[in-house]
Amino acid sequence: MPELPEVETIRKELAKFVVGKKIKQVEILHPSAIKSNVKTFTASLEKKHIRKVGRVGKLLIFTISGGEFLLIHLKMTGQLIYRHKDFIIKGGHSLSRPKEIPDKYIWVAWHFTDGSNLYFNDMRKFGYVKIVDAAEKERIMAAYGPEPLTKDFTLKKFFDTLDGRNAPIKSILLNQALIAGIGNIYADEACFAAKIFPGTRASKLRKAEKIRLFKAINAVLKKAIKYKGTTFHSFVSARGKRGNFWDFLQVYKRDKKPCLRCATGIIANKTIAGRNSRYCPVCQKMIQ
DNA sequence: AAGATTGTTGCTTA
DNA sequence: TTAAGCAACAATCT
Repeated sequence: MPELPEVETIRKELAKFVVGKKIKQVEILHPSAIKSNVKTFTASLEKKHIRKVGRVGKLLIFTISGGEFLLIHLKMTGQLIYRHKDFIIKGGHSLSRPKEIPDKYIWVAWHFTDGSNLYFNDMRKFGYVKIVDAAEKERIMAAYGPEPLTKDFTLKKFFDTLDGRNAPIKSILLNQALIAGIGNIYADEACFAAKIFPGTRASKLRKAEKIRLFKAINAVLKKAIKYKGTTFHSFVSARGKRGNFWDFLQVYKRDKKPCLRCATGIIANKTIAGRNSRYCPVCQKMIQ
């Protein structure tokens, strides 16, 4: 669920709070969330400083003094919560009371020398953390396509990516090796904004449609970052706050509701590229 | 109580 | 060789 705008929201907040801080202790509550040797993981981080919080696509990349990098992927339900030193974790769930975050699903905690803490919280343990060296970090980053909203993502590259591809455009938008950071929500939102049926084969798109889609990707992601991402159940920022982009969603989770653009179409939900895909059957015309 | 949920990987097929 | 599609996987909630 955290996609580019959500992960970027977390990255920006964390950069403010943890860059320059020294890690006193790493506490591992569930070793299966660590995709590195646990001893190496701890040794690479303890007594080290955090130099930078970066990101590629949905992957967070912390530069650690000592030359290594901490990678964190939140997958579906992962959260990365920063708390000042006086914050008390109440934990547990309650139906009547909003849940405290972080909660009983903390798998890794980083304790800084100033008493503040960073928690990796993940209900489903799909996410992971790991330590890599510079070469491995480069290898991982190189496997990602261009990053939207940067000068690396050009219209020309986008054209080249789509050129000759037979796959549904949605599957291309979701492919991290082709474009970094787009997931199910923003793939659907971008296709809607561009008036393109998400099942359209990429090679069938006309020039004007490709240009519209390119612009839509950038516009949707930019606006979603501005509103600190979309929360529909578990996403929270590094300070435990919900995202506010929900109010701007045009198709995602609007199944069976009237289209906000044409008011005629009823938002459909079909499996395209193996995922639930929402679209307006009236203004997102299928191209034969 | 079986199915839905998601991003990613790895396998199979064309 | 490469692209496309699909199953598998992590674990929990409904």
